[in-house]
Amino acid sequence: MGKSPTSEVRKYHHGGLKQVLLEETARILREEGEAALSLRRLASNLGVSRTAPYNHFKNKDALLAGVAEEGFRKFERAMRKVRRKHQDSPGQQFFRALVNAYVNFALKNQEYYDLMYSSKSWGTEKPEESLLSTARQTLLDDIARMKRAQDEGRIAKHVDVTEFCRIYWGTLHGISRLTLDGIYANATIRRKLCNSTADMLWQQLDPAQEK
Amino acid sequence: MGKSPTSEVRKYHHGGLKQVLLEETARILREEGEAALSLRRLASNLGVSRTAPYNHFKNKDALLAGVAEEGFRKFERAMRKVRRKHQDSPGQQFFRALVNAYVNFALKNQEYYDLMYSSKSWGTEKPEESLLSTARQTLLDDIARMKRAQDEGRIAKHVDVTEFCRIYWGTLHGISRLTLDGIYANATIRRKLCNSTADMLWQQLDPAQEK
DNA sequence: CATTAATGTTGACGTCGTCAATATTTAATT
DNA sequence: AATTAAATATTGACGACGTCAACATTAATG
Repeated sequence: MGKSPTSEVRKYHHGGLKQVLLEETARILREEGEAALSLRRLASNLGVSRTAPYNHFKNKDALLAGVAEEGFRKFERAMRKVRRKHQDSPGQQFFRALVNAYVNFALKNQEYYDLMYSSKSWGTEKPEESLLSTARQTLLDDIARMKRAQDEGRIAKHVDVTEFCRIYWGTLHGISRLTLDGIYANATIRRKLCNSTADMLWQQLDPAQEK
Repeated sequence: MGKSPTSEVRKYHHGGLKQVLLEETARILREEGEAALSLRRLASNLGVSRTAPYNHFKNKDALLAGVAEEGFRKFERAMRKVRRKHQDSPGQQFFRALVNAYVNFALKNQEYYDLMYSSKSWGTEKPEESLLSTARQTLLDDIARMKRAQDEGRIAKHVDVTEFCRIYWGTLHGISRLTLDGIYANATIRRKLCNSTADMLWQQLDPAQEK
């Protein structure tokens, strides 16, 4: 994959511009905010001319969609990691870890999280293979995993897992967004909130509570 | 309030430009989308010169913040109405009405709801009297109302209402946002989702379930 | 009626996204 | 190795945008 020159002097062709564009875009968004992001400044920061990005992204929206896709990949990776780490923990603890991981991801990757759900990014593309279907797939995967857990008896039989996952996702997304928007700003309050949210959700699933 | 001329011919002074700016802005956002909104087109649509809006709003962000404020007013009005209408309904039914009203407001007033929580709007202003404090006040009012209900025995004693309201708000906001972003698009699914969400939340409060 | 504040207008500037035409470099094919 | 095609980068140009400064007109106030 390393097709870059001896990494001495940059000539006409950059070598790996696409990836660097994605990274620098995320950096600008994180450190300087959305208003500071222009294709011209972006290109200039990378020592490349203003229309160079158009060879890799159709337009600005497509670039942002690219960043959002990276966000989804990072998100999946982070959640997979925490699921694996707590796969043998008891349900309540597992759920607390999950909720905390979700909100923490949003917080620590705000520049990605914002884009992942900015419907702006997914208007232009064709309905398939768009971010919208990526997002929906994330939900479907959650549902499938939870169905498996239910079959294995780790979740109460009577639960409608599809419905539950919709509520679950909505709740985590809402708390994350309100936090990102500065409404749930206090860190200790947030931790407590995550835990009691997790407990409420787990209470819906706990097979021990089966009526 | 009507200080407009005989409503025949518009002369140099418009008469009520500020309000019309807010309304036309909302209309453009609703019918043509965010990308179609520019101060120049806005002014042109109203038959006024491009810098006229600057007499009423410091800049574009301030205009959007103004629209967002109107959104909060509309929201409070809508929720007050549904609370009044169902004030004597049993808890579960009351909560279902509340949740449905919330999500429906977001859906039917997307152009306002988007702005109400776009942290973009509330960056520049001074921390006080900003949209941020408006949003926080909405939560505080909810908490106060719920504390009253708890004192009156309509809500289980052991509930931490502050914590509950944070979860409650987060959940409704999240479901609303995922719906607005096109992920929860189906109408019947959405209604069912609202009801089961309401039931889950009410289950946390129901004094009949007091252990 | 004279003065001042409120409101609206035109001109100008720098920035932006993006297209077209062109140049250079790499890859593919002969 | 030479030729051709594809990928990638550059400059020039255009129209739209947000906003400031200077000026004009109307409404409010004394």
